[in-house]
Amino acid sequence: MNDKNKLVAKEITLPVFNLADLRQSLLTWYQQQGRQLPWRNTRDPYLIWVSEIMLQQTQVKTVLPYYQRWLDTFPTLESLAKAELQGVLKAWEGLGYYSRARNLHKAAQIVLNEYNGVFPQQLSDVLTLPGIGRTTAGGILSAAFNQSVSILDGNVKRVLSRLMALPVPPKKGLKSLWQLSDLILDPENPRDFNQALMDLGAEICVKTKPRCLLCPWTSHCLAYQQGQQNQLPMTETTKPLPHKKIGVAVIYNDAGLILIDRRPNKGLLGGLWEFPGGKIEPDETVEDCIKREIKEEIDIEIEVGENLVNLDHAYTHFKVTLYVHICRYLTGEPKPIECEEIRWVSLEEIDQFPFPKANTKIIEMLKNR
DNA sequence: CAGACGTGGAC
DNA sequence: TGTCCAAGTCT
Repeated sequence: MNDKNKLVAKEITLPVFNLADLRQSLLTWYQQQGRQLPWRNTRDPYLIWVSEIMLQQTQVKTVLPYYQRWLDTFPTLESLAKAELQGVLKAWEGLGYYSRARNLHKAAQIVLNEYNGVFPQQLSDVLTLPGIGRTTAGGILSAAFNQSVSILDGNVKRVLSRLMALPVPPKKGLKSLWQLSDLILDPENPRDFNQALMDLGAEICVKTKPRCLLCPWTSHCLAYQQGQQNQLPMTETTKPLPHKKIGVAVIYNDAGLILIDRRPNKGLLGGLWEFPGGKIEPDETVEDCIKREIKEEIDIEIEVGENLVNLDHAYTHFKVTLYVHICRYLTGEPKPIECEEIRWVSLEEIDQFPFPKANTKIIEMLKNR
């Protein structure tokens, strides 16, 4: 094969570091400046596991109240494994990335049934559990059992990108970053070292205005030595987000109950409840859209009434505007054609059901009406 | 293997 | 209002 015309990925050579000093300076800093976090007061793999899953793509500050409530509701792996999925989703409501809750629930059942309720200590076993990838596995095994397994989360990517002055965006340099994380991990203190690395990223080596004067690694950091700490890591390329217009129906029947439906367990907001609706087609009015969608999804006839509110909401990969209308049920037997389940509920009991954030805003408006 | 997958904080 | 991105994983 003639690779003359191919773009060959540039091999990135790791710099040479004084590992003993690198490790010691970070561990000393961590002893003095490390964060006090609830999941650091335990070595119970379940308690650490829950924290690792909640912390995926989610800031510590956001996680803290959810973590406490979760452990009140599901204090043990067994209590989680035996819970209903709807209750699990309710405890996760508002945290986002709901596959994390579904996978955590499923994985707890696997540990209970296939590992006799004892969290596995083999990396290869841990990696088979749904929702646990390389970073989460390393986080759990190092924190719970002090195993020497490296991690590469958002903090570590940023710290190491600067440490080695990575000349490409982190997504393009994953191989090098993992190699470096492996290289510098202190085999004598993997638990503290991994935690320290994340704290350094969260408190010192932050995205904007890194606090280099407080950093224990200035003498090792290539970005700092080159004055590039504000330019690194290189930013990822982004695409413009599509914007969808959605017609949403709050359908009342003559008894004053509201129709809600449960989304399929896979995909966006899987397993959560919602007010039915759908995408407004080009040249279609909101009213026509809502009537059409409700007929297609639930097979009932409704009268589309007043506009309750229009809501803008941003997801990771698209934006939506929800055009919410109060509707009146007319005829037909509701059928769950494009959803899992349909219920007529009162405003008093609606809080028992897990809803996505965009829908809880609607619920608050209905209560205040 | 890029794209799917939530929400909120920071600027 | 917009952009970036946070203790990533799955397909």
